[in-house]
Amino acid sequence: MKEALPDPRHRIGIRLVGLARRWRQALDARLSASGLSDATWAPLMHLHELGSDNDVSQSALAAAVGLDGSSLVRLLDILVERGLIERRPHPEDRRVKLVHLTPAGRRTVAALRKQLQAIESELLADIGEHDAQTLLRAFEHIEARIASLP
Amino acid sequence: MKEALPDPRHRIGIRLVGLARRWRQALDARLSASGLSDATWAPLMHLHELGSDNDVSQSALAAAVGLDGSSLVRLLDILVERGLIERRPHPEDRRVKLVHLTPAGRRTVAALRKQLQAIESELLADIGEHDAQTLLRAFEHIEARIASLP
DNA sequence: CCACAATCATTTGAACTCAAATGATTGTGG
DNA sequence: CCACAATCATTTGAGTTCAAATGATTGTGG
Repeated sequence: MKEALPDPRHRIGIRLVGLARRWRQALDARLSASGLSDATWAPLMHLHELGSDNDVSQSALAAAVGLDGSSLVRLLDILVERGLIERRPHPEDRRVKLVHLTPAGRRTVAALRKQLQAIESELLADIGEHDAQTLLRAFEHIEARIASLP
Repeated sequence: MKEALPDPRHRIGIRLVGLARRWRQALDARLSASGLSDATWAPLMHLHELGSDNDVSQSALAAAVGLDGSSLVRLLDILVERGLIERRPHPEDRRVKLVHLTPAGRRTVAALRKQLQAIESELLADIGEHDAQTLLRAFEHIEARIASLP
């Protein structure tokens, strides 16, 4: 029996992408009242997750979000315009600009985190803590593979 | 100790979206030689997964892909232009158009499936079959929650 | 030291996506 | 039967995204 069994792995890809789409739509629909789209608050949340004390270069932030550097530029423009972040020069390398959360930005992040956690708690109600850890570990393994290949 | 422990669930959302982005980029980069973008072959793959024998309405296909119906229209236009699918009238309901794979479309799907499985096997090399089933089950639970709320 | 490659941010153009509006068709309450 | 709501596909406009080209700055081999 060397027939190719329907390995469940071969459905992960197509499900992963579809689920992420619906996830973003569900969150975006509930947070539209904040005036920010999911695209614009994603960098804010990653900025917080990378350590709200340390400033980060735009390229590092783009890598964290999983976005092309050029895509991030316009999103940061919007956040700057709303007074949520600042672009600061790097003290030693004049090519890089450090993304810095303003006080208003920190307040916005805190409010968003609260709303996000409430919504995500609903969406993940069926997922036990043990399975959640399995998911996160699997995500890290896949990300490492993606990063290692190209 | 009623301090909020860092429940791993609160990182699933942000990781899921980022991983899906990188996943699409990785696949798209390797399949760009086919002349199709990830956006255009996604409906093809779902069309196959929904049963390559039965035709499907555009709205059903959009729901399967996780896409807005209006977004699917242009993608199908491209696939029609390349001779991979046809839009056929529904025999009983003149509102709906059934999406039908042409013979060339079936060949393209078969070739794409082969390439996709090779790439995905690499990306999922670290994921055991048991964990893969856990992932798929979790995905289904989350999708059901998303579908039940709005 | 200095031509040249590499990196960072940015701009531009094309592709993708959603939300809202439109037209055609079907289903339904009165 | 018939006005009216619901559904399906489509068009349009705004927002998001990538890939490629550009400019400024830094790192490096000769």
